[in-house]
Amino acid sequence: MKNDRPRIRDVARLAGVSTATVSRVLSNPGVVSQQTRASVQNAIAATGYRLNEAARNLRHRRTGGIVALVPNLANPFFAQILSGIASVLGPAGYNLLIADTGPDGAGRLLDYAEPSRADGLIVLDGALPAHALTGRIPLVEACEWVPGLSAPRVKIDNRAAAGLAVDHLADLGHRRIGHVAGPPGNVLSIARLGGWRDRLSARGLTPDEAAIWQGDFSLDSGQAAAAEWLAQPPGQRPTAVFLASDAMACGFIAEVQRHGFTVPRDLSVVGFDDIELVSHVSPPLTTIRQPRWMIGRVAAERLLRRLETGDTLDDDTILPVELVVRGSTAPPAPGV
Amino acid sequence: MKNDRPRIRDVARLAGVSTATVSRVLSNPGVVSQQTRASVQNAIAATGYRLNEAARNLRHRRTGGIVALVPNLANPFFAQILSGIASVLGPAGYNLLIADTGPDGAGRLLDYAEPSRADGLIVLDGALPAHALTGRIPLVEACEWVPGLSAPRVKIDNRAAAGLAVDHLADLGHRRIGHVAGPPGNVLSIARLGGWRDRLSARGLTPDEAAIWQGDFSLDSGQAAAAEWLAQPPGQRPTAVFLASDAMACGFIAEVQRHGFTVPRDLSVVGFDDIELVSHVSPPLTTIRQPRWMIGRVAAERLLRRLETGDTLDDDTILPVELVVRGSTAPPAPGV
DNA sequence: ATCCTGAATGCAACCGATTACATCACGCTT
DNA sequence: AAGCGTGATGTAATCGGTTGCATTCAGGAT
Repeated sequence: MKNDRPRIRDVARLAGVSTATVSRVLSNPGVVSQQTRASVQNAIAATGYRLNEAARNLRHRRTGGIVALVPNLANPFFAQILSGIASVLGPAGYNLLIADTGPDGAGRLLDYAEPSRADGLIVLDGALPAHALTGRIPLVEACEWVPGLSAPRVKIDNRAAAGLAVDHLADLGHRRIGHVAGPPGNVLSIARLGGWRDRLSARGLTPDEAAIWQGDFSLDSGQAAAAEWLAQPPGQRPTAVFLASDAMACGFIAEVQRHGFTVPRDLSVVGFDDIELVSHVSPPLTTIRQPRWMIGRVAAERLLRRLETGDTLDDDTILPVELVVRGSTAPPAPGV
Repeated sequence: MKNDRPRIRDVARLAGVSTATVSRVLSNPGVVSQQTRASVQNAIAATGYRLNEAARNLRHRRTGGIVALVPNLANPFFAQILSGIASVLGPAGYNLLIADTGPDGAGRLLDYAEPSRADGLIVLDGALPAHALTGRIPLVEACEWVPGLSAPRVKIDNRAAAGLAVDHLADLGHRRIGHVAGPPGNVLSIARLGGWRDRLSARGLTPDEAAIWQGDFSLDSGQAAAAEWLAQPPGQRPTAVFLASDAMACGFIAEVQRHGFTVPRDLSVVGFDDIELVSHVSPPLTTIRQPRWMIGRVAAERLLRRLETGDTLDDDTILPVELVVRGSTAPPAPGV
């Protein structure tokens, strides 16, 4: 039952050749004569032989696997990135291994950065310790990045993207524009907050520190931020809010709607990411679209290139974002 | 540079023992004497030796990997299931490999069901051909299932779950209750549609075939269904709709809202899945909660048990669902 | 003193392929 | 006829551990 899988030996015996020849037919058919090749192929078909990848990989000192380190697999944001990664890796003959860095933390992480586990690493989590990743297997970073880690990065210009959101709101006539930030310390939070500050200043609208609320990218934190917005005196409330994630934007909108406010009449809202649902909620969310699928693809391609050419460049690839204007933004109500 | 990784030989030499002893220290420390063990461990630390999993796996005739076959990785529905799977597999010493069955179809699929690729398979796609999966590596099915494939299944009672939704609406006083189904042929669609029919009949409300709309679980198809609902004469429109997915429910609600209808005043809506966002949209969606994370966990545990004990039982594990009543359902407007 | 037992360790085959190098047959040159 | 290049194939080492079996040695029983 277990031993019934034919091995290369069995094929060789049946075809009357050596295992070396069978191996050649498999991986370098050109060097084998027509006749021999045909009889080997017959033997393969007759035995139902299938190559044992593990053995080949051992000999080749590779694993055929690429690990993606995801901060939180349950977060749908990563689903599309992983999909993009998978779309490149599969056809290239690599397996995609997925590791959730969340619960077990950096402990197991070292195991995944082992050459015997995977040939390369795609890091989607900027909160990992740089020292755990340096000097190990080839890696690229996507979306987020670990400060101080030297690696190619595939990402968007978060600062400029935030600027797009601010510009849009300011162009509509808003002068008090708030911001709900991502988790403190997160590289994305910092960049987006920076973009918000920069762009406001550049347009002569002083960034009001009291109009910054701390979030963590989650729905609940958006809702909590809305509660703080509601608690402010009407005359001082921002007439528009830019949030560092769509999830927070949804939470925010639902909460203010629950309190009788209408978006965008009473408040304009811009999100970030353009996750699938937000074009179908009410009102459809104005947001910054991140090319998530493409980020995954490009990151995977970059890693494969590094594996093949062994290049050691730490280049950044910046992918374009897009402001998607939908129904959650409008000019401020007159007289507010 | 490449060959500088110490091998078990190097450790053995340094510790003055044979490779067999080092191997024993690694995998069966009990049989090695205190002294020897200590000196081997010192040697391991001194050399920075790390075990090569590929070699061990080759010898053990296992791969240490479990493949999850996902119909569409980009669909966030699966993210939480995968997270549950990962939470079991990681601590158990298995790698989680992910394969998207979408684009490349069943072609590559055979490769993943190879013993040299993975030790087991978790199938999340009910649309795969049974013949491609029978007689191959151990597998379990989760959520969906392939008719005719013999394997343990971890799922919910979709029929009864749909009944819960119908009961809730009927209890509120609705008598015309519509249904937006999933993709035709899908096992989940069929079961949920069946549950809708059964329960309506059981309560003496004749299921109206004209109140069934074809969807495909996607937001857009929910929106399309809403358009058909809107096209019906007001007096004949169902006053409540049960949709086979939350995504469709969101699309449906947004579309009717766009046409000036208010949920739940003019129409009650029940979704299916309880994906994260729907508790934060407006109105918060009444839906059937599927324990997605737990489905992933249980499926992974079931597979591991099968791998360890070699059992060959094709048992079904039915996980409980829950009706979550939120703001999208209410009694029908009087006089309608 | 001899035999036996069991614990600790070493030897070497093995997992299943790949591949550098050797070998061999054949045809062509000189 | 000897020499030689070329293409096809075989031999055997190798990737890096694991493990059945043999060996050694110490201590206890007879």
